[in-house]
Amino acid sequence: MTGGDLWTLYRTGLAVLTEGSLSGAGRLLGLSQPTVGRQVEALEAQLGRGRLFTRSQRGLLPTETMLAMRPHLETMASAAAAAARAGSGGSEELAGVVRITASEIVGGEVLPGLLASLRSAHRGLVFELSLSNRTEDMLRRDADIAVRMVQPAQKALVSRHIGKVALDLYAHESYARQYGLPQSVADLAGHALIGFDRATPFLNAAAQGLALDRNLFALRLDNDLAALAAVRAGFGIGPVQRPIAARDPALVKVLPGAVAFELEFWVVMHEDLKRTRRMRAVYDGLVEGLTRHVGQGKRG
Amino acid sequence: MTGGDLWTLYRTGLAVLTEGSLSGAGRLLGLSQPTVGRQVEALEAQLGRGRLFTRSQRGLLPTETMLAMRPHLETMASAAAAAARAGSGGSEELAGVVRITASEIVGGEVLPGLLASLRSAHRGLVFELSLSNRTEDMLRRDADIAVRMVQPAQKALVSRHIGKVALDLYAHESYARQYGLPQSVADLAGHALIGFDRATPFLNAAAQGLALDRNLFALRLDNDLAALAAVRAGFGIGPVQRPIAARDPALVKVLPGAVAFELEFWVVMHEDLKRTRRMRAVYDGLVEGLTRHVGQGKRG
DNA sequence: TATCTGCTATTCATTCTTGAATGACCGGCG
DNA sequence: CGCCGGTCATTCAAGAATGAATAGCAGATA
Repeated sequence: MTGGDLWTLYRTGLAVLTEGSLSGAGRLLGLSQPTVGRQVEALEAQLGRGRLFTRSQRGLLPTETMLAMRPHLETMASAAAAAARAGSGGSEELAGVVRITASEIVGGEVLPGLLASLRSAHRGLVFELSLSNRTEDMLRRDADIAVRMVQPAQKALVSRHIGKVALDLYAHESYARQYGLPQSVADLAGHALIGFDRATPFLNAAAQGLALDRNLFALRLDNDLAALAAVRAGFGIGPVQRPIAARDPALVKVLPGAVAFELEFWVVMHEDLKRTRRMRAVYDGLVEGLTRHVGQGKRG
Repeated sequence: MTGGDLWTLYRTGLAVLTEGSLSGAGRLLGLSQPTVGRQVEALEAQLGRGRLFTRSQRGLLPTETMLAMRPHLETMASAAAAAARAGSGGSEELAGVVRITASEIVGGEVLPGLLASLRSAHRGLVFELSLSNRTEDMLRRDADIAVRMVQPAQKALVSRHIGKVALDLYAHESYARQYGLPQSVADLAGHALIGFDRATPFLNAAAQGLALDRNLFALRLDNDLAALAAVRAGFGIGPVQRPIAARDPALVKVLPGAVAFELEFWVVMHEDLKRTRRMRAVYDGLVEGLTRHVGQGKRG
C-alpha cells in the first residue's frame, strides 16, 4: 500500500488523466505501468470515494470525481513547472529559464531579435517560448512573462503598457506588379485577400474598422506566421503590423489610410517574480525592446 | 539518492521552508528528520543550483533561490488542498468538504444559521470556515466559496451581488440607561466608542461617511466578533450591521440616520467549481440565505 | 560552570516501493 | 481466420527510501 504522499499520487493521477492509460502515463513519468497502476489504486484508496477511473482494456476513463479534481491538478502542475523555473537559476545570478508567451507574430517576428540581444548580454539566460493567440493564464503560471494585446485585469500582475501598433494592408511588390493594387475599399473584392481562419485579435480589431466578411478571403489560415509568409510570397493582400512591414522594403502599403486598426501592446509579469533578477531583466528588456519596436512603426 | 519524484521533494521543501527546520518539517509531514534531510539534499541536487537552505544548528534558513520558489510552492499546496476537497466527495453526490471564507462577523453571526439549514438538507456536507478580514486569494483556491465585501475583479470567478447592508451605531440598552445616548455627532466624543485596531472594511467605509479619528475610540480591537460582543455587553457604542442588530431587541440605534455607511455583499466561487453539485448547492444556498439576511436589514 | 533542550549529521537494519516478466484480453487488419 | 499491437493485472526479486538510534553541536537556564 503506497503511503501518504499525496502529491506524488496527484501527479500520476493527472498523468493518467491526460494520457488516458496507465502505460502512457508510465512513459510520460518514467515509471512502469504496474507502478502507475498501484499509485492510482492508492489515490483511490486515499480519497475513499471509490474508483477514479473506469478500467477498460483500451485505457482508463476518468470518472466524474476525477474530472472535478482536474483543474486543481493542472494548477498544481503549472505551479510545479513555475517552481522549477524559479529554482533552476539562482535568483541572484542572471541565469536560468524564462518562459514567455506571446502571439505567433510577435514570437516569430519580434521576439527573436530582442531575445538574442538579451542573451548576448546575459549568457546564462535560457528562453522558452509558448506562442499562441489565446491568452494563457498568467495566474496559473503557465508562463513567466507575457506579451499581450489586451490589458490584464488581475491585480496580482504587474504590467506595462507599451503602446499601439498600427495594422495596415500590405502586398508584396511582385503581387502589385502582376495584379495592380486596389484604389478603393470596394476594389478589394477583386483581389486575393489573406485572412484568418478563426477569430484572432487581428480579426476582432479588423471587424471594428471595416466590415470584413470571412468569405471574402482567398486564403484563410489559422497560422499568423504562415499568413505573413503568404503576403511576403506575393500571394495576395493581408494585414501586417506596420513595424514589421517597415523592415521589408518590398512590401507596399495598400490603400494607405483607408483601413486602420491598431493593436495595444502590454508586457505582463506575475507580481511574485518582480524580485527575481533574471525575470526582472527580461521584463525590462522586453519593455525596452518592444517600445523601440513600436516606435519604428510611427515613422514607417 | 532519492529519485526523480519532484513533487514530493517540493512538498517537503515547502514544509522545511515554513517550519524552519528538518525536524519540524518531519513532524508536519509525518516523516523522520533524516528522511526530510535527504529529500532536501535530493531537491538541491535536482535543481543543480547549490544549496537551497543554509544549515545551522538552530534550523535551516532559506536561500534566495528557495525564496523565489516559495510562491509557486504555496500555489501548489493550495491546489493540492483544493484537489483533495474536490476528490473527497463524488461530484454527483451532495457530500464532501466545502471550504468557505468570509469576514469574522459574517462567519460568526450569519453563516452558522445558514450552514445549519444547508446541512440539515444535505447530511453529507462538511464545512470548513476560514474567517479573516483580508480577502483570501480565490484564484489560488485557498477556499471554494467566498463571501466578500468587494466585487471580485478576476473573470475566472463567478460572483453574485447580494445587496447592501447598512451599518449603524448601536449600544446596548444597559449602556443607554447608565450613560444616556448622544444626541449629536459631536456628543460622540464623550462616549465610549468601540472601534477597530487596524484598517478593516468597516473602518474604510466609516472613514468615508464620517471623520473618525482612531484615537477617539475607548476600545480598539482587532477582532470584529469581540467588538460586537463588547457592544452587546454594554461597554459602549459601536457599528453593527443592521440585520444583526435587528435580531437583538436590547440593542438600540444611536444617532439614527446621522451616520450611514453600507457594505456590499458578494458571493464568489471559482468557475471550475460550477459543475460540482455540492459546490453549486452551497453557493446557491448562500446566495439565497444571504439575500434573505440582507433583506431583514431593510425593515430593521 | 554544568545541565538541558533543541537542532543537524551519520549509520545500519528494515520495510516498502519499484520494475521486469508473464498472462490475459480486446480490436484492427491482412 | 489468425496475427499483431495495444492495453491492464499479477507475480517476485532487487533495489531504494525509510526510521530508530546515536553522536555532536549551539544556545538558554540555573
